Amino acid sequence: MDSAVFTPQAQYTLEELEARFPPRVLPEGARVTRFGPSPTGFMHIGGLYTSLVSRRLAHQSAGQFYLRIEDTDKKREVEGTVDLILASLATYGLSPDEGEIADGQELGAYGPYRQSERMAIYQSCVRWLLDQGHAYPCFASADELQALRDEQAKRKVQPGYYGSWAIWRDKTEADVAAALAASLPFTIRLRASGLRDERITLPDTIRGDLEFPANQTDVVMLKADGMPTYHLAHVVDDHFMRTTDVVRGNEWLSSYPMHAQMFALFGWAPPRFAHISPIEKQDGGSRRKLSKRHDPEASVGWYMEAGYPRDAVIEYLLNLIDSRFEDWRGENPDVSHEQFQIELEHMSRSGALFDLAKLDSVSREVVGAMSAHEIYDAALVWASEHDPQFAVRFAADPSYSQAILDIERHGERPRKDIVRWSQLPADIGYFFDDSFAELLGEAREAYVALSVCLSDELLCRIAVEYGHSPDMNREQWLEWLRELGLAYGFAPNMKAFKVAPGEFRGHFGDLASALRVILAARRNTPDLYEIMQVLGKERVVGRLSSATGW
RNA sequence: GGCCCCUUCGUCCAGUGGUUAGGACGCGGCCCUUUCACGGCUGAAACACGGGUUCGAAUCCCGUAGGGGUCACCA
Repeated sequence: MDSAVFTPQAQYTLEELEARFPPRVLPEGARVTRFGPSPTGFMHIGGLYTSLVSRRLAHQSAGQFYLRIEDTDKKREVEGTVDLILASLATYGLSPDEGEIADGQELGAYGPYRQSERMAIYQSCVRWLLDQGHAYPCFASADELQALRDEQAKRKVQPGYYGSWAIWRDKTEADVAAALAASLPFTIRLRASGLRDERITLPDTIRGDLEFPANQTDVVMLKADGMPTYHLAHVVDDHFMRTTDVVRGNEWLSSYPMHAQMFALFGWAPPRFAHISPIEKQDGGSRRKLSKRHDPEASVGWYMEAGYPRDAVIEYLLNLIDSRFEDWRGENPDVSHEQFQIELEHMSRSGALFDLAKLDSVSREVVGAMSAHEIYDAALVWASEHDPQFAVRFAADPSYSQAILDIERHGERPRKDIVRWSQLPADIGYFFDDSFAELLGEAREAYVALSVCLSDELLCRIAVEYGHSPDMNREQWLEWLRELGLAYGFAPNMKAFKVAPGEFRGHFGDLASALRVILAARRNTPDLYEIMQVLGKERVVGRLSSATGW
């Protein structure tokens, strides 16, 4: 029977495809890797993780990293996902070199890069398999297949479409012709070449040699709608797109023998495979994959909303990918993480548990190494997207905002209190007059609750004297405030206070606390001197004056 | 259930026959200090279990247990 009946969209011979997609011309050792997401409306953090590994592998070997949209399941497709994926990759600096780079725009000579646009290629390959006798049509209905599985369960044998259970594997041409004449829908299945009890050894870049039973399942390659399954598409695409290293989740480990068999049947050299363990999450006594349904942090969007700096997420992931990264970072504090070379051999075979505290810690370090200017830019991008009101305040006076961010940031030991941009509106809100006004009630409450308050007279003197010389340096400022405090019964330091607590109203810390509450509406702030410098004379004097009478 | 993968402090990892089993995050304590941080010092904390092999095992072998994955016309 003419195989064209089953592959109406086939139009090439294998030789033609080989000629159209020739081996890439790349330096020795260059790796070609890819990310192949399904557009189901979601970008999983695991996708970012896999992309990071793949892209690094390609780039550190002068190779190529491409994006292939695996949209062969039209039922599950969600519109707009490709944009989401592209945006997510771009946000974290993982944009592909090749493939779809913007809606409808492609880069590269190995496309199309959407599987749904590659029907002619898949069907051509399947037609070849059909002609070689490595594939056959199967007209079994869903009900028949279910009945098969029920029977297998009853007899307690291995479920699946294989061996004598593969009812269409050895049908006569007459049976096939009859089914065709009756217009029954069909799929095209692989004629599995694995022998009973045959075992094969397959290499994995992370895990070494792995032993499996040879594949005996006559897996579906072409669905009834003519679309390829993942299995066929993977083999065909990774061959003709000339992928050298497939990096994918370890859920594919069990179908690896099937894929290896398909490469062999086509006569193609398989790429190297690296099966990585997914990021997991503690769930009661056990662990499980981060799930899209239950775990908000499974979504890349969550990190974008929280405003984790791009490099924080990447460095955290790098920690999971290659255990030497942390040491490397310690030895090279000022070098971009791009310089770090990952090695798959160092990847953990077991799944890593997602650790938010660790991410936060990495993020603190990353932000700690950023300049006020860099933070300003990144935080403003975040704010424009996620907190427009704050963005307006923040952008109103860029040099003021940057001065705020620069507090305790210059010098050898910068503050490390910023973890994500989303904390900024609350953390530095008091610097902005409109949001400070909203905090006034809280400030007064906190002030009254203080163990020691300041007399209006003292408050006035502080305001007046500071108004006269706001440009004191830190030492002068400290000395001035200490003396002034002493005149009003505040011990100049803790030591003096502890020696004779009865002789003082409070200590210098109490005085500073009161000023903090008045100026910042909170007790925990960065260095008070710097805050006053940044706020400026007007604000300081104004806020102090309006606190008289509290 | 069959098959496959995995198993060192709470977490992420070092460790590839001989180590007081190391680091980081987190947690506790102390110090520094105008609060909060930062920083420094310090403490508690692990080789899943059972058999072997060996003078010697976290490291090699075999079991057991536990966890995960997979057995779709989803990827």
